[in-house]
Order: sequence, then C-alpha cells, then structure tokens
Amino acid sequence: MSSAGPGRRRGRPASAEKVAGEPGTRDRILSSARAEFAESGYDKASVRAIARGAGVDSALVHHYFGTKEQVFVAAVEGAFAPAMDIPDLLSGGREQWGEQLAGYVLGIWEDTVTRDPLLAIMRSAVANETAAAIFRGLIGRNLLRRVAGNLGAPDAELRVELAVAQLVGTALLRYVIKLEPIASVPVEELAGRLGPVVQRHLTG
Amino acid sequence: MSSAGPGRRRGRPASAEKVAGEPGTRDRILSSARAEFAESGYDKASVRAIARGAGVDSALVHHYFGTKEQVFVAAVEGAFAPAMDIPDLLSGGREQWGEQLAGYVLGIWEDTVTRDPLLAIMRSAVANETAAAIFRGLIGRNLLRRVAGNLGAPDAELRVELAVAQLVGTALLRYVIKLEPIASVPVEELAGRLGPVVQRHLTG
DNA sequence: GTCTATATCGTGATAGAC
DNA sequence: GTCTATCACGATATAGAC
Repeated sequence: MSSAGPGRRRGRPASAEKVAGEPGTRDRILSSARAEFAESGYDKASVRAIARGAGVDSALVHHYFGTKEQVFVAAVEGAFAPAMDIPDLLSGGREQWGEQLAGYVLGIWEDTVTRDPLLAIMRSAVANETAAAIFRGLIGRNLLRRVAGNLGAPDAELRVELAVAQLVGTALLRYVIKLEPIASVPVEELAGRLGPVVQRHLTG
Repeated sequence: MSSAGPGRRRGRPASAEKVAGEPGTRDRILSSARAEFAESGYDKASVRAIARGAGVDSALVHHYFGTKEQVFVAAVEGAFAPAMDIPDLLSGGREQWGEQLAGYVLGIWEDTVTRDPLLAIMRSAVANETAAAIFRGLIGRNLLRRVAGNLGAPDAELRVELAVAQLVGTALLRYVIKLEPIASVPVEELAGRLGPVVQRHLTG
C-alpha cells in the first residue's frame, strides 16, 4: 500500500531526487482508469484501454502502478478519501438523520465527479472479490462505524445496513440498470421519498 | 428464440425423427452454466469452464446452444419462468402486500434452487448490457406490471421500484457482497423489518 | 520516462473427423 | 452426439532499447 519511501530523505528537496518529472501523466492514467472501471467494471476493463484513454502505452501503466489490481486500488479507493470524508454527516437532530443520510448518498451519486468511482466499485464488487472487500471496507469505515456509533442501539449495525440497502438498491436501479421510471425521476423526488424510510430504519 | 419447428410434423412421433438421444447432457450443461454464471457473472464465466463442469467438451456447448449469450439466456432466463410465475402474489388484503412481497423475494433468494439464477442475473446485469436488459425485463414483466397494476395510483411504478430497490439492495449486501451482520441475520428477522418498509413504499 | 517487442496464456467460435 | 484441432483475437505482464 505504501508508495515509495526511500528511508533516508532529509534536507532540501532537490529538483530531481529520484523520480521528478511526472507532468500529469500519472494523473491522466488514474483519470482514465476511473472512467474505464466505471464503465466496464474491473474484469471487463483492460489495461490497454486505460492506457489508450490516457494517451500512453500500456506498459507505462504497469511501470507506474504494477498490476491491474493496484491500478484499480489507486484509482478507485483513493478517490473516496475526499468524497467520503465529509465532516458534518448527521449534524442535525436525531429526527433528521434519515433525510441527511439519504440526501448525502444521492448527492455523491448525482455529482459527476464522484459518480465514476462509485460506478466502478458497484460494477466491480459484484463479480470480483477484491473489489467486494474494498466495498465492504468503505461501508464499514464510513457508514457503519460513524453512523451506527451514534445510534446507541444493540441492533445499530443492522439498522444502518438496511438503510444502506435501500440507498444502494436505489442507486443500482437508477444509475446502473437504468430502470424506468426510477432512472429519470428528479433527485428531489427521490430524496423526499427515501428520507423517511431511511429514518425508519435508523430510529423507527 | 424459437428452438426448432420443422413445419410439418404429424402422425406418430417416431423413435428418432430428428435429434432423439439427449440423455440429460443438455440439462447437465445448463446446470453447470447456472452454477458458473452465478459464481462468476457473465463476462468472467467461460464456456470452457461450463463444459468442464458438465463433463463435456466446450465445442459441445456451442453445438447445443450456439453462442455464449444464448447459453446464458437458456440457463438463466429460462429458470425464472417457474420461479416467477407464482400464482398468489398479493393475494391478501392491501395492508399485507408489503409483508407478502418482502417474504416472496426473500424466499426465492433463500431457496438454493432459485438462488443461482438470481445470483447470475445480479452478477451479470451490472457489467453487461444484455444481462441488464434481461434484468429489466424480469422486473418489468413480473413486478411492475403485476404489482403496480393493483396499486391504482399515478406513481404506482415508482412506488414499486422503490420497494424493489430496498429488496434488491438487501439481497446485494446479504448474498453477493456478504456484508456483516446483514449477511448472517435470520431471514425471519429481515422479513419482519422489510415488510413494513415495503408496505410504506407501496401504499404509504 | 516512455515505448517496442514479445512471452504466455485464456477466450469464443468453427470445421470436420468419428 | 461428441470430441480433436485450430483459428483469430485480446488479455496481463515483463525485458529491454532509447
């Protein structure tokens, strides 16, 4: 998981100490990888296509990240650190948690920036155990621990997961399967209907 | 989609009119295909592995069904005709529809016979458009038309799909992602919690 | 840093022997 | 009916030139 770390590294950061020149190529690869994994899922997405999308050779992708799995981890899991690290989830009163949680999840799905990593996880986790583990880790760290901890009930974790099931299922039908009419209904309409249901799961 | 149909076919069914001897080989292939598609999803599952599971050669699989996609359709979509064709869905009163629908969906997921085709569809529909179309067709034909028709509300379809989202999301976390504790909780516990929520979606 | 070339493997599908 | 042999292709990954 650690990237480099050459042990001893002190003093003035020289202009080219080890690997200096990366004029955005690495980021372009990561961006292309996110798009590919989002569209095709882990197994179907190819390193060649990722490289093509970044305008480089496939060997260069391996040069930067190693295996395809490491590309996936770098591209997808890394993108969640900022997205999931929201400070004020469940800031309001207890009776607003449902509305807040539903609105937050729908929000990151509607945002075109955070949608790609979510699609990538979703499309990959169902057929690839590594991606499934990442998925479990994301929900565990970001929702179970944080939300269930505030509930203070013996069945808190199950409550949160049933709420997550509603939200993930909605995202699946709307953004992945594209089932009508749920795929086209305004997000405010969805939020209005899901808020109370999530609330019921959490505190009902 | 039609299988054979040699036009004129009358009189006594001769012992070997066209293709007579299929001593279960075809069924063994279908069974193996269901298992493979359930475990790996459409893209990851290979015709060779399906053939191996049936104890035959991969060429024979093509001989029977044609393309891999036709194997998938035959193995998965066909298995839903009996499973989905239940006669008494929504037989009780309006206030029991939630409980009935939740119990029915959880039931076919718990049944080890019907679970494999469901897993196959689930694992395949998220990354493969053909499988997604089958998934949409299944929900559309078996749930939207039948359940929404009984609701008699202008937003009936959206109501049903939100209920389906809850149930599909639960199945995803429990049977595919295997997220704890929802993966291990008794099914009766789940049914008790999901029934009222589904009811709320439908008639709330 | 970036790419060329290649090794190695697995895939879906088909032709044709038996 | 079932299998052998093979084609054509794309995959991941690596070695090494520049």
